[in-house]
Amino acid sequence: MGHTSDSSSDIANGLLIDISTAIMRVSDNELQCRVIDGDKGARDASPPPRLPFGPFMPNQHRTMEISVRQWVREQVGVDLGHVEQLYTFADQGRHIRDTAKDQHVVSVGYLTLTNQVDIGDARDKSMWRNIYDFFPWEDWRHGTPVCLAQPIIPALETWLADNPDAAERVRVAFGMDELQWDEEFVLERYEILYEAGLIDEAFADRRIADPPHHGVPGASLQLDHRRILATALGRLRGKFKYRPVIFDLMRAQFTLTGLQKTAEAILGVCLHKQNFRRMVEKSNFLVSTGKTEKARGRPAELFRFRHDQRADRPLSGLRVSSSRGRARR
Amino acid sequence: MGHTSDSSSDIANGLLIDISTAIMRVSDNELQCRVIDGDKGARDASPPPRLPFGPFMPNQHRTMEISVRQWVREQVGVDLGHVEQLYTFADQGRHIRDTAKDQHVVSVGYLTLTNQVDIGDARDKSMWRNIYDFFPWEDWRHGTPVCLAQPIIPALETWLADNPDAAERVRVAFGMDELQWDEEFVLERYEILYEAGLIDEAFADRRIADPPHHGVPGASLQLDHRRILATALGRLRGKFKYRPVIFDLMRAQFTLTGLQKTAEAILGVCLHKQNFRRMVEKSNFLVSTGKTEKARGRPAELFRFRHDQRADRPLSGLRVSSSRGRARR
DNA sequence: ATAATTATGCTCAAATTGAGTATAAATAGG
DNA sequence: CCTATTTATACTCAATTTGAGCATAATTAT
Repeated sequence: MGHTSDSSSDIANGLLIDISTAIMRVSDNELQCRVIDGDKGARDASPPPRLPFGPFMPNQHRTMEISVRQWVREQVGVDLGHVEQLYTFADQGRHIRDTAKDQHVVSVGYLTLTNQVDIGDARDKSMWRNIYDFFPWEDWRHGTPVCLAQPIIPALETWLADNPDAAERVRVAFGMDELQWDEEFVLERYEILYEAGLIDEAFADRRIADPPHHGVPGASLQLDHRRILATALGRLRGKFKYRPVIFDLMRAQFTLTGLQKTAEAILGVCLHKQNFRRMVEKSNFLVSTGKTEKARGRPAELFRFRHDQRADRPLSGLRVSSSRGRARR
Repeated sequence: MGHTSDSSSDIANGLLIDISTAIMRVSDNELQCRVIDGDKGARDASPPPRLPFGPFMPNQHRTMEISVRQWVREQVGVDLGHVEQLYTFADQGRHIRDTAKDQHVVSVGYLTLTNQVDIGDARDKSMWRNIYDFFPWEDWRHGTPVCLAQPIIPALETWLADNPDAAERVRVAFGMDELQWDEEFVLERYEILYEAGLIDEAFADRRIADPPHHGVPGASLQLDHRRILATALGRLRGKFKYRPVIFDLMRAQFTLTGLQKTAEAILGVCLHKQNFRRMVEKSNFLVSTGKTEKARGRPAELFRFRHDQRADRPLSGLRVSSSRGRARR
C-alpha cells in the first residue's frame, strides 16, 4: 500500500500526509513496540523493520484520532487505549524515499497504547520488539547501560572535539559531570547520536559519508521511524508522571508489583517497592478486587483501575521515586 | 483496508498545509497574543481577528521550525525565542473556509514566545490582545472569575441535563465538587464550552443551530484559532513547570517580582512571593547583575538568566507554589 | 519443618512546602 | 527632616512529602 508508486499525479503542490504510529504494549514486563518487517522479497539482506504507517484520508473520518484508531484496528489488528499525537515531521533529509520531488511527504507521528497481548502466538515474536532493542542506552534497570561507557561516551567526546558548540547540549542530554541523567531526554539523546554519526540512519540519510563502524548497539528502523519512536518514548515517560496513562497498558486486573514492573519498563529505571505502593495507594487510583494472584511467594492482591474519576489526585499520574541503579532484594 | 477502498480521489489530491502560530509575549504584566484584524473592507461588522498563519512551503526550509521562525520574522516582524509545535489539526467541521472541498486543509499549530515589546506604539494595541480576553474563565489572579458562577456553571448544568455522559469530564475540567481546578486543562474546558454551544465558534461552525445568547464573555477568533490558542495556553502552563521557557518571555534583565508577575500571568494564579523567590533562588537559574531597579519602594535587584546550563536543576522549570485566590499584601 | 520468596506494613530522618512574621531600603508628602 | 507608605528581602516554623530501610506475613520449594 502507500502512495509511493506512480504518482504521475495531477497536483502541482499538494502534499502527501501519512500517519506513522508507535503502538506500545507491555508484555512480560517489557515495553514493546509493534513493528512491520522489511520487505522479504529482497535479494539483499532485508531492510530494517518499520512502524505501521498509512496514508491520511481526511475525508473519511471526522478527526485524525478516529482515523488512527480505525486504521490500526483494521490494518494491524490492535484495539487501542490511549492515542496521542506526537509531532508532525516534515524535515528534509530525514525522509528520503522514492516519491517525486515535489510530492513532499509530511508524516504525523502518533503514540498509542494497548493492553492487548497475544500470548503464545508464534508470529508475536517478530511483530513486537522490546523498545530497548532500539535504544539500549535508555535502559538503566540493570545499572548504567554498558554501551554508554563503551562506545557511546568516548565516541561523543571525539565528536565534540570537532563540534565544541554542542558540548553543553551533550552534557545536559547525557547527564555528564555533576548533571543528572533525565530519562525524558530520549529524543535529545537520539538526535545527538544521529548528528554525531553514531546512528545507522544518519548514513542512510547521507548525513555522514562513511558507514558507521562505531559499534553503538541498537536496532534501526526505516526512514525516520526510530526518531518517531524516540519521541514516543520520551513523551510516554513524561506523560506517565502527570497523567494516568499507565493503566492503558495494564490488563483489567493486576498486582502492585505488576504495575511497578510496567512503570519501570516505561522509565527504564528501578523503583523503590515500598514507596511505590505508598504512592499508588495514596493516589487513590486503585480499587481492590478482593482476589489474589498466586505465584511464588506470598500471594499478591489484585487491583483494578478506578474508572470513576473520584481519585484524590485527579488525573495526576504517578509521581514516582526512583531508586537509581541496581534493584535491591 | 478501510480507507484505501474508494480513495482514488483522496490520493490524487494533495493536501494544503498551513501553519498557524500563537505568538505570545508579556507586556505590562499581561500575557498577550499577536492577532491580525479581520478584513476591514467588509460592509458588515468586521469578522473576528485571527492568528497569523501562512502556507507551509516544504521545499524552502530544512525544518518546519526554521520555516516558522523565518515566516514570523518576515511577515509579522517578530523575532522568536522558544518555538514549539503544538498539534496538527485536521478535524472536519472545525475548519470551514472557501477552499474546494477536496482540497482539505490541515493546519499545524505552533506556540512561540518572544521577549520583544514595542512600547508606546499606537498600533500595538490592536495587534496584541491579552490572552484572557479570549478565555476570561482562565484568569484566577483576582479570585474566582465572575463569569464562572454566572453564566458558565449554570449553563453547563443545564447542558448536562441533556448530556449526562459528559458529567465526569465536566467535573474534572472545571474542578467541581471536591475536585481542584487544574490550570492546565485549558483545552478541555474550551472544548466542553464549545460542545455545550457556549462559544460563538460553535455557531459559526454550525455545530449549534441558534446563535448563542448565553452571555459567556470572551472574544472569538476566526476558524479554529481560538482552539489553537487554548492548546497553546494549556501547553505553556504545563511546560512552564518543567522547562525554563519563561525566560524567553523576559527581557535580558528583570527583577524577581517581574519574573513572578510573568509566572502569574501564564498560570492565571497568584503566587506566594517569599516562596517564589526561595524556589527561584534554589533553582540556580539566575545570576545577579549587581544592578538594581528603582521604582516605588525599596529598589529590586536585577537578575539575568544563567545561560550556561550550570543550573542545579537542569532545565527543570519552575515548580511553583500557588496561593489560590486573592493576593495578600 | 525449614529455607526461600514475595507481599505488605511500619518507622524515621531529611528535604520540601505552605504560610506566615520581621526587617530593610527606598519614595512621597507634610 | 520626619513619618507614613511601599516594595524587597530575610528568616522561621509546622506540616507534609520523600528516600531509605527494617520488620512481619503468607505463600511455595525441598
